[in-house]
Amino acid sequence: MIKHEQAIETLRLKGHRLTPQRLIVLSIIASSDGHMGVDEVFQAAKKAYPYMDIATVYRTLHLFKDLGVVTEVAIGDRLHFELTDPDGHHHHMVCRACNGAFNLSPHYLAEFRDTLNKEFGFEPDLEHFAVTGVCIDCQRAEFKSKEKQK
Amino acid sequence: MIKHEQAIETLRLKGHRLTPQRLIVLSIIASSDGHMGVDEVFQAAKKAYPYMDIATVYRTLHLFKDLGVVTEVAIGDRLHFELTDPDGHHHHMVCRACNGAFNLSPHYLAEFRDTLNKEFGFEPDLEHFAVTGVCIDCQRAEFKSKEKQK
DNA sequence: TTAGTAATCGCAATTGATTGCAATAACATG
DNA sequence: CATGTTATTGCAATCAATTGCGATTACTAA
Repeated sequence: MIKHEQAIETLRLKGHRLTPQRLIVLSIIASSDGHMGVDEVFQAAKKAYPYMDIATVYRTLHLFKDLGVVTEVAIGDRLHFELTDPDGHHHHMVCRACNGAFNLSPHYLAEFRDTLNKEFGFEPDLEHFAVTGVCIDCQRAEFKSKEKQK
Repeated sequence: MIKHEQAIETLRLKGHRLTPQRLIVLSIIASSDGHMGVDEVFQAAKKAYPYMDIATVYRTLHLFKDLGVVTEVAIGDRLHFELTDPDGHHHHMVCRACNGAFNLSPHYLAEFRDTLNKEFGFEPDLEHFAVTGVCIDCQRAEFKSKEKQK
């Protein structure tokens, strides 16, 4: 609830209008504890407000993202959003096989950022980093199914 | 030229057909030394073969990618392709401000991969890794323009 | 060389995401 | 509370990318 109020205050302070559409999208995202696909948000929002348009959902999510209220995560080739983690950002490992998402502490990337900074003067965007791959469970499953073929 | 022949041989060995469309796309990618946007490839291909369809270009590039002949690089929100680097893969740093792409040796990511492997058993897809950010020149330009505002 | 067949192509439709624009509504101001 | 300004919305069009499908064509095997 606290986060919810904070987000609304952030909107007001930056001079953005408090429209019903924005409040609805915010409460939907806030009431989910994981990340939500854009269409999930859209479907839920339409229930609360039938005129809701998908373009508004995208625009609202992008606004929230710019304000730091939500975090964008690319899962596969789809965009997902979640409330920004107040205890510092976390990153994601997303499994290509089962589509599961696992949190990754920022500390695992700190070294990488330092190196790019020092070696190349390059400042990477690692705030909302997601790396795809295959998780340990799916690796095992894959291994087993390959064994069976032989 | 050698790479060109190798790629054709790879196609044949895996049972794929040698169509004029594929040969054209291959020679276009091979004749460029950087990465090319899909539309760049398409425009060039249409000159050589006016019936060329954009869907065929995408399908061909994806086939080449699966065969390891080309490497896909996401530059901003667009897909780019380049001949796979025979001396081992390299990665990319792409500047959000000037859209410039800089090569990144795989060794900078090796440690990161090892850590994910050991800590989580997660096998990340880092073959064609691209990190966006801001390059040193654009950081300086940005800094100057902010100074001017005050 | 000629047929048979399965891969591939071109086209059109579709998908996820974005954008232009006229209508609307949130907010500031009097 | 009424009014004007301007951000925001809804709708439709658009864009990059993908996909379904019937027509075509590269290759195989006689």
